[in-house]
Amino acid sequence: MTRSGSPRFHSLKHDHDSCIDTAMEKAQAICIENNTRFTHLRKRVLELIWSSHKPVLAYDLLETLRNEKVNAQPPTVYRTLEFLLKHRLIHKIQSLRAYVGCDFPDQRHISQFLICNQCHQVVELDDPLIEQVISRQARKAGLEIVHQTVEILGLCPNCQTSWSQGEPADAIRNTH
Amino acid sequence: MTRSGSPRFHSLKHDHDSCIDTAMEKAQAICIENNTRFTHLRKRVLELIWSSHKPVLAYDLLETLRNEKVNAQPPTVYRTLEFLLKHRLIHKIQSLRAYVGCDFPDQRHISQFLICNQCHQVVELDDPLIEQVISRQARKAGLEIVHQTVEILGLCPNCQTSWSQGEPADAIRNTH
DNA sequence: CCAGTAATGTTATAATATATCATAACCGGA
DNA sequence: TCCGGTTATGATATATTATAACATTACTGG
Repeated sequence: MTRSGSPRFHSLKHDHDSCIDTAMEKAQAICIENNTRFTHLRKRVLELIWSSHKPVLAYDLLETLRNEKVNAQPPTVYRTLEFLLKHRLIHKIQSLRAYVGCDFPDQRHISQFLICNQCHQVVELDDPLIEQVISRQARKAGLEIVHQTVEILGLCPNCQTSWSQGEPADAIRNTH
Repeated sequence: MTRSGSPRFHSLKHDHDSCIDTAMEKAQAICIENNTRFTHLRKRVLELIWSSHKPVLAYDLLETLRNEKVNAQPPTVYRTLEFLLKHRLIHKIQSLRAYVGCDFPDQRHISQFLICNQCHQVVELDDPLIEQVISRQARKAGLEIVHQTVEILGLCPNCQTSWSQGEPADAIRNTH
């Protein structure tokens, strides 16, 4: 999944070990560049988010951490998420209150998210056309833009073709 | 603010009594059309949301109701909000966890929201260009769209020109 | 090694939202 | 009008999401 390529929903059983590795290497590099520490905790949380390859809830991260390491508390997770957001290594999906790995943390970009209602897989777009149209219309109303939240909910190709495919929705629910 | 017109941020001290009246009349009509009841509670909550003319938090509504009427509880508010959402009389701003009145409840539409970071005024767009561009790009990835969340955060014209103008942000904060 | 900063630990609590069962209000037909 | 079904609200409890505040530890540069 590259910036210029066509973003796609993953096929089922997509093996994303290489995605994770790539993400970790980029994260490492970004932390060095930003002169900040990629600690064990930060690395582990980012790995967990990438391992899921789906949006992850803060308290699910907390539970996982607790299974590995006693005494993680909510602030442990939220501070780490805050760090990862600040350095653009992850994004927050507002409509799900969940977090996903950023596909291109090394490039400044404005994201849009495609979210499958059923299997909850998320695809990150960096579509200049969407961004430009939104910017233009917002400026018409006089808005000086700070951030765009664009989250498109629907049914992904895998889930359109089957009822059993696309693992069940589990904990995550959404408001539409 | 009409569908075909140019949506605008309101000037300060905009007197929106007529907006509220119009909204209430439309709501009444829609409830009759949908064969459902526009009860005192539902009417009052919708009025409160419109009175603010800014996004309103659920627990602020609860507090207001309690000042008027003992014994309102969270479910009282959330059930009422659910009703108003279902009948498209209000929208939820995901990035603020807050609710705003819908400007054109009598027309099926796909909304985009312009949100001022400082005064928290919200403008609802129904921009076919934004909707179409998003739909096209999402379909390219194979997504069968169910809902679009488009929330553009920035600084509105009033707040760009002054520090004191645009009432302070109060309770509402956002994540960017 | 020391002092300053950054990161994490720890406790408490705030803010947002839902599940469940009980009661009341409304509505249509006998 | 009363009855029974449905819709709406009351009431209690609890789940979920997020932050404040202060203590301790770990790292970093001199």
